[in-house]
Amino acid sequence: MSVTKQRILATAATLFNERGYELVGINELIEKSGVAKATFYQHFRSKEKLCAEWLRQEALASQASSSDLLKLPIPAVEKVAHKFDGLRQFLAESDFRGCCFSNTATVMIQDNEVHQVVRDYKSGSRLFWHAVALQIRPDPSAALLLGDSLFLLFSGAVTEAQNAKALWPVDSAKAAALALCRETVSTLP
Amino acid sequence: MSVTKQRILATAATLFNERGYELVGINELIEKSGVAKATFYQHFRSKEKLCAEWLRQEALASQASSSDLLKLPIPAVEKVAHKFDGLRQFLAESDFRGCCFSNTATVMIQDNEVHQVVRDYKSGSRLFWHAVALQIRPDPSAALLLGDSLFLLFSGAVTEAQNAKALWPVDSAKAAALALCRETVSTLP
Amino acid sequence: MSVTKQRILATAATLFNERGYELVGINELIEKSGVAKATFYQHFRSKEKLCAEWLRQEALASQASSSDLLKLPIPAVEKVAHKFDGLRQFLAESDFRGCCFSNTATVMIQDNEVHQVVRDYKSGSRLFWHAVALQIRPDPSAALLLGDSLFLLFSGAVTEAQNAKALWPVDSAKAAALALCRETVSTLP
Amino acid sequence: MSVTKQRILATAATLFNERGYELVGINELIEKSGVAKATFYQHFRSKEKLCAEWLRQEALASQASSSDLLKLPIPAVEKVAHKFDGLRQFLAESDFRGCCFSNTATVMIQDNEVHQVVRDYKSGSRLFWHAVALQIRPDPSAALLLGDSLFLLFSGAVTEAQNAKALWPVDSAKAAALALCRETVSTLP
DNA sequence: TATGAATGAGTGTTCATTCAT
DNA sequence: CATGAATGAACACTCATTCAT
Repeated sequence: MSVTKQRILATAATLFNERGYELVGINELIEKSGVAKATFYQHFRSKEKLCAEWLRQEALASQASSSDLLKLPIPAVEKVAHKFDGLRQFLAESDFRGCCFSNTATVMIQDNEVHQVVRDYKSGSRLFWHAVALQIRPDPSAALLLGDSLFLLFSGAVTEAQNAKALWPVDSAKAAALALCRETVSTLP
Repeated sequence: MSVTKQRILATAATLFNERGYELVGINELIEKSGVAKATFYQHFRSKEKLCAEWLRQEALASQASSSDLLKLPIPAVEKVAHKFDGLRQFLAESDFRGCCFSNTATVMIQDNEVHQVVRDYKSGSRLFWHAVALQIRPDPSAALLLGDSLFLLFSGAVTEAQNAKALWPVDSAKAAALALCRETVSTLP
Repeated sequence: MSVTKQRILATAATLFNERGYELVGINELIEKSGVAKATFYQHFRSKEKLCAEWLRQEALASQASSSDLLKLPIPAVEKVAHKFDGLRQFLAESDFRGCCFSNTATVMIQDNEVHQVVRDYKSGSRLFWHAVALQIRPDPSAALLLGDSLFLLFSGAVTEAQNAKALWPVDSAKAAALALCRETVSTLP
Repeated sequence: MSVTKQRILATAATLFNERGYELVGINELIEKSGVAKATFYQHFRSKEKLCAEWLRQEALASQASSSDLLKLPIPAVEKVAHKFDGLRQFLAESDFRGCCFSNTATVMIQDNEVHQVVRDYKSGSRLFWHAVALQIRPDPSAALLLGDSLFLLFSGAVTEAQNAKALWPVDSAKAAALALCRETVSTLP
């Protein structure tokens, strides 16, 4: 990937993360990237394609860190805690705008490429939680439910922390997550 | 509120719910409302004000139904189940676009009026879950945590059902919610 | 029709006739019309619609003059001559660019509204020549052929006068047209 | 001429004939030719120069076939008929867009090189019809007029067949042409 | 209260061409 | 002879808002 394309992509990542896809115009994007408009379109066929590429990059980074965490030689429950702690720290430090995947999908019409990227990312994310859950619950069906639960708690925490501009959603989600991990398999009555 | 204003508001509600705030233009809105552009601006000082008013209406409706549910003479756990069942049915029937409050806040710059409306709605929503939780856990601090957990699971279910265009998030969230309700108060070690 | 719309249409007529549809941009059009871009689009939904409306106006003017000529109490052959004389004078005076209908249809993709306008105009034009021919040849089938011949000679004259930037095509076409009019019905051997 | 240049020219011929000069962009042209943009500009100084070269090729091909026809040992009137029959067949078989020379001149500003190419082609074409006419009418001035008439009828047929998307213009033009050929020299009173 | 007309600033995208290598 | 990268200017069009009546 050419250095120019990388620069555009980096600018896009910054701006999109700061304000969201639809509140960032091509004009600002190229200006901040320091390239001509036509140069931009030589590297990205459309704003939408750029968006997809940006989200693919975000997905890669996220998945890499999840994958690393998964392999760590620590108790699985600590991995769960670590995820929420990471989120907490991220929220405290940056002017977080919520989940870029969910947010972007929301402002995209119909079934374009971006939706697929988002779905792929979310599938991968869910898989991660399933994998963690399997290290906690050997029983596959119990692990499936636990994984989904953690995934959804995490998602909810992200959304509502953003809405409330507060950290309690992360703390509560973490507590609930740990509770679900500790829980005896009483879900099967 | 004048009948004209109500008609505009109704049109806005339909369109915003169908496609989201930023994908609905003023032109389409006034055309579908059957009013002149200037008439629109006589009733709403800006698109943003209209948006706020729309969300306030949505909040009122949502809170009313939550309030009704809360007073129902049924076991509290059933109220929890009922909430998720309602969501499930809604998703199955309509072309749902996710939580209109979260979605709209996402595409709004900084701290405008809409963000406050969203925060108010979310606070109210959280309160509802706390109230339900109190009917399950007499202990206030346990109820607080349970309420948050249910709130976040619900939020996550909405978001991820929308992303996945599937119903499993609702089902898993419901299962997790019920599990948390049934759980012995082992969260306090 | 509002005065503004008329002004835009007049500007468009001038520019389109001077340089052709595709060599005139919206920006120049609105600037020369003295209106804002959005004002233009309030009156014409697209450049293409404006084009169609322009051609419809041209068609109306042309058909009116043809209709007048047809009713004139002079020998039909003189009407034929008059048509070619009028073309000659027009070419000599203005910086003619050929037939605006044919030219515009050429640069339009597929079957859009403009093509229909052009076809309608051309049908009307052909009808005029048929009517003239009927005043020369009472026999309907002979009149049909004569009318078509005159129509095609006129069309060819317009095209080739434009290409050659000369008047001989008009003169030759007129001579040929008159010859065909004078001809005994020897076409049926 | 290098093979690369020939390939570009061939691609251009195809695309220009299919959609017209102004609806074919350089980007598509070089992509379909399989050459780099800079390579294109090494062979053709501008899109306009390419256009001129394309039309020169078209002119050569057309003139060659006309020249062949002229030498054929058949009655001259049959040559006239043959020309119109050829046009008819071509129209019926291909998605004809009208005369590429006239069409292209129409979308070109002022007096550039292309206009000269078109004028040259049209002069040659007219000469052909004069030559045919001379084989029909020994009298030079009568032949001149007949040739022009046939030329203009042919031109009109091409234009109007394109506009009407029908074949009647060709049939009528042929009939008129043959009538003019058969006509006694009554045009000289 | 209601309106039709007008607007400046923006949207994303494509154009033919040139540069450095 | 060939190329990938870059460009300024233009493209058609839409935005939310305001003005005069």
